[in-house]
Amino acid sequence: MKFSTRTTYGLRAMIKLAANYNKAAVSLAHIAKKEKISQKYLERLFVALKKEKLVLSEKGASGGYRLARDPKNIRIYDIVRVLEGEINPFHCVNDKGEIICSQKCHCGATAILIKVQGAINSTLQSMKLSDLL
Amino acid sequence: MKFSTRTTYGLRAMIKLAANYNKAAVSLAHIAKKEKISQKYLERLFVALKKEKLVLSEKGASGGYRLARDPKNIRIYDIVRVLEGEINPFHCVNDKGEIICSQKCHCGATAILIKVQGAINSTLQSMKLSDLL
DNA sequence: ATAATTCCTACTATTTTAGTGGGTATTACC
DNA sequence: GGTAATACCCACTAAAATAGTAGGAATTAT
Repeated sequence: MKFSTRTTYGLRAMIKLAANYNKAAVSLAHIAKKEKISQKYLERLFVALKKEKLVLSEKGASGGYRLARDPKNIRIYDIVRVLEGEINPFHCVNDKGEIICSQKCHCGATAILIKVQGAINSTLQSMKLSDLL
Repeated sequence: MKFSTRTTYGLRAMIKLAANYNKAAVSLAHIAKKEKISQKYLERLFVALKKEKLVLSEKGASGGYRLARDPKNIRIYDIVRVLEGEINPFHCVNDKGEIICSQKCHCGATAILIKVQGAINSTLQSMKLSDLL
């Protein structure tokens, strides 16, 4: 049970952008070097982050990325959701907490699953990017 | 971010055993059929569960498995821990909540990771197998 | 003796995750 | 206008984890 490195990489990169909020855009080359992450891999993460409107991009020399809004208004949940995909840690419950058990069952296990899922979600939702600076 | 099917299968099987606590041992063939899980796959899960002393086995005809102790005293955490391995959902924190970041950093991200990990663990630890009957 | 069981070892297939390569389009700056 | 730095795009490969299969041996109630 692990979050992918995508998520950790993405969080680290977003923290960098948050530190530069209202300042210059930050290039991926810079982040990749500082954080020792493959730049190519980062590029793909940022395509996703941009698509979900968490970041803005500026092309060309001295371009880069910046946060799309105040880090106070970006939940950790928002970032994880983009990079990790749906937060449905068990196969018989979807990300909305609905039971999708292939056996159509409501066995005792689903009670656990829903509770764990809720704990993860509410933790991620309670934290803002600005909390990490 | 998913728990493996091992864990869901194992929980479902353990619920079956709990329902038969103080009654006859339950065979894997029975569970496999009822729960539509590969028996061979279940066998391997139970090797692990037995090794960690969560279940007892009885060989031979009319044998099977039974819980090693009262379901009140088996935490969901204990089961998940065996089947899922260490609960360290991020690469830079181990299952004891210690930072093992390859960059030796204590970046803002670790605050999130530890909090999420704690939320998962305390949820799993708060629930007993007996709660699911 | 037989059939039902746990127990053991090894192998294969599938899926997910991580990472690489080779470019094009855009833009600040000299 | 040339150059270097950047985002952006597509396709491929590598590695790891997960899931599932195969063929048995040892044990035991009946």
